[in-house]
Parts: sequence; structure tokens; C-alpha cells
Amino acid sequence: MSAKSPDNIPDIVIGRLPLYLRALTRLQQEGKDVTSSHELGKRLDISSAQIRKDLSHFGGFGKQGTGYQIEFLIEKLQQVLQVNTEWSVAVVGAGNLGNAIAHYRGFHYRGFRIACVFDADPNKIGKSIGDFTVQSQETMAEQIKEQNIKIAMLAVPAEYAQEVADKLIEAGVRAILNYAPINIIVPDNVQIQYIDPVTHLQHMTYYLSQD
Amino acid sequence: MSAKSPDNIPDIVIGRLPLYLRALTRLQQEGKDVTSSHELGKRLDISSAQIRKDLSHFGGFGKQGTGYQIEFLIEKLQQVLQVNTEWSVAVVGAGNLGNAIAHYRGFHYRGFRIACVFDADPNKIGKSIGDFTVQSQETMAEQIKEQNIKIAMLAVPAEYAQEVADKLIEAGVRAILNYAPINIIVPDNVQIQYIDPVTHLQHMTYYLSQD
DNA sequence: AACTGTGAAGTTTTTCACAGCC
DNA sequence: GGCTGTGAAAAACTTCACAGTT
Repeated sequence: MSAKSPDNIPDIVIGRLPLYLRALTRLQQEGKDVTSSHELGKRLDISSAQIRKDLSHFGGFGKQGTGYQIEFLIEKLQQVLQVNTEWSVAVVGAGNLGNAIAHYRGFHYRGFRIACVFDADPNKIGKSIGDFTVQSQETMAEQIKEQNIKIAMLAVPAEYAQEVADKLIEAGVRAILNYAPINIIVPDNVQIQYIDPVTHLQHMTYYLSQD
Repeated sequence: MSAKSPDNIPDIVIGRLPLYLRALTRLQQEGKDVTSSHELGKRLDISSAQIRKDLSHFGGFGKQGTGYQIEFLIEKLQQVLQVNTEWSVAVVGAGNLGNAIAHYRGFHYRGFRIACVFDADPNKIGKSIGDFTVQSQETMAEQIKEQNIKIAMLAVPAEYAQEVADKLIEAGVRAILNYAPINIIVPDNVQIQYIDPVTHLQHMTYYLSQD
């Protein structure tokens, strides 16, 4: 699915780094300075060996006998993931979901900043959503090029997701987080990830015993 | 040989079934009656061999030379995932996110029904969100027991996620979809899944070239 | 004593390739 | 021709276990 990393680091490893980063930030907020693969693993329900192995792909970040300096490791992971600077993100779709995304305060300290919100519905254009004014999808390509936006969050109805994605990619977007419950097809040089709560719920119901 | 015992089927296989189900439903909406592992795989960017292997865990659902009857396969997957009947789901947290979840129309046809919405904030209790009236977290345990709710979606601030999860589990919830960007610890007999858009974004930025 | 980093071993997951069927 | 289902092979991933460092 995802393109191979330049250094042949498995994609599955890359996928865990954000979890490590999240847990480390939490540990830091709790006032800790140092942690270990064991402590992190316990929090994340991941084996300590796995964490050490994953981190070792990027260099020796820890100290034998001591563990990992949390601040240092956070910095390193941010560098690896390229979230040490802030990415501008476009939100497409100003319904209930787009609204929730645009209001969410959790992007900033993790490397992202909502830059603009678009919708196709003339009734929504010009309305305010949080700090943003909803803009027409007709000005979308222009805006994305001008602001050099590489990332978009897609919160439009499933039937429009593919065509809107095509437009975004044409305008220069290289990573799409798709909230519509539909698979979309993108070129190899474009990243795509999905968020669909129902797939998670259905995964869990497999293991539930009916009453 | 009919369906095998569910116990030794890899979790990673179970995780793909909802994706197959979603794509099949889409194909059906497009008017198709029959599909093949190849067609499905193309849509999902999964190899056809993988799809055949996954489905074969549950019995022979296809016909050689022909492919899979879409309607039949949907029915079978719904049975396997136990989403052929409707599960009641509690939403906890009535902020922007809880609001978007409560308004979302996409649960019904996929096996779920929002049954109630809770919040701890006295200012929100009694307010309407879509078809629901926000209820106090003090009546939550009671409601969950009464309505025999087994699934909850957690959309509260990270610092409350663990304690609210504990309460839910105590009241009988056995599956939690956690939207708070924090790992929570649950007993072995409770399912937990996470939705955190930032982890997906950070995963993708690894592969982006900075300009 | 506590911990990392890492080859080697072990396990899981994916792909291959083809018999059998439509 | 096209397709599934499946053992066998290959690849990917995780865990083990311990040398080496603080």
C-alpha cells in the first residue's frame, strides 16, 4: 500500500513510530525525563524487544543501563517522521465531521495546522467554522497550489471522494487522510490512509459473544 | 468442510474482513452481482491470493471459474463478523467529535445503532444532539446495564479517557473505540481500538519529501 | 543491577503455482 | 478461457537471548 521507505525500513515499523511519539509525549507530561523500552511497551502493549528493534533502525537513541532520554527521543522521532516542522493541511468537506476536524485543537503540537476548509455546497461557502471561512471547491486547486499544501483530510460523502481526491492530487496534494468509507485509487507517489470507525467496530464485534 | 473454529484465525485476517465487506457493498450498489478476488483486490490494493486465502478460512464462498456471488458473500461476512444483527452503541463525550459521531448516518446499514450519548459537563446535559438528548455520566452505568450495551465510542478529553473506560467496562461494555489520543489499559476480555488522525498523518509525512 | 542493540531463531503472513472446476 | 482453494515456498515480522555498556 504505502511506498517503501528510502532506507528499506518496513512500513509497519513506521506505523508504530507515531504511537511511540504519542506515548513519549504523555510520559513527558507526567514529568518523566527518562524511560525504558519496558515502560513504553507496557503502556502500548507492545513487547520491549519490538520497541528496541524498531528504534534501532534509526540509530542508537538509548543508553545501555539507563534507557531513553524522553526529550531526546521525541526530538529524534519527530525528525524521522518529519513532524519537527508544521505541515499545512486542507480540510475538504464542511459537514459535521469537517466541522469537528476544523475545531480540533490536537493538531498543532503534533506537527500539523489546518490551513483552510472547502466545501462544494453553496449554502456552506462563506460560513464560519471555528477560525476558518468555508471556501468554494472551485478555488481549492488554486489555494492548494498557492499555499503549497501537500496534505488533505477528506470528509466528503463517499460518492464524491474519488473525484475530490483526483482534484487534490492534480493540485499537488501528496497525502490524503480519507474519512469516507470507500477505497480510492491514487498514484504510487501519493500516500493514502483511511479512517472509518465502522471497520473498527466490525473488527471488534467478531470477538464479542452475543448475549 | 464447513466453517472452521474461529479461534485460530489470525487477527490480521479479521481486520481485513470489514474492508472486504465495505468494498462488496459498494460493488453491489454499482449494480454488480458477481465479483472475483482479482476485482476486489484491485479495488482494495490487496493481492487476489490474499483475499482468497482470507476467505477460505471460513469456508468455500466462491465458485471456480465464476467468482463470488456478492450478495451471498456479504451475508456470510456479516455472519462471521456478527454484524447481521444490530448492536447498540453508547457515545461518551458530546463535544464536536461526539456531535459528529451522533449525527453520522453511516452506522445503521453496517450493524450499529447509536443508543445514547453521555457527557460529564452539566452545561451539555439535557441538550439535543441529533436525535439524542445528552445524558449525565452519573446515569451512564445504569443505562448501559439496562440496555445491555456492549460497545462504546469514547470521545472525551485524553485525561479522562482511562477513568471513563474503567466505568464503561465496570458497567458491562466489552468493546471500546477510543478517539482520545492516549493508550488505555483494559482487561483481556475487553476489545479496544483507536482512532487518532494524527498518527495517520505522521505515518504519511514520513514518506513526503519536504519542499 | 539495569538496560540497550542485535544477530539468530522462531513465528506469522504473504505469495506462488497449480490442481480442479465452471 | 476464467476462476477458486490450497499446500508449499518465500518473505516479513517478532521474539529470544545475550554481549556489551552505564
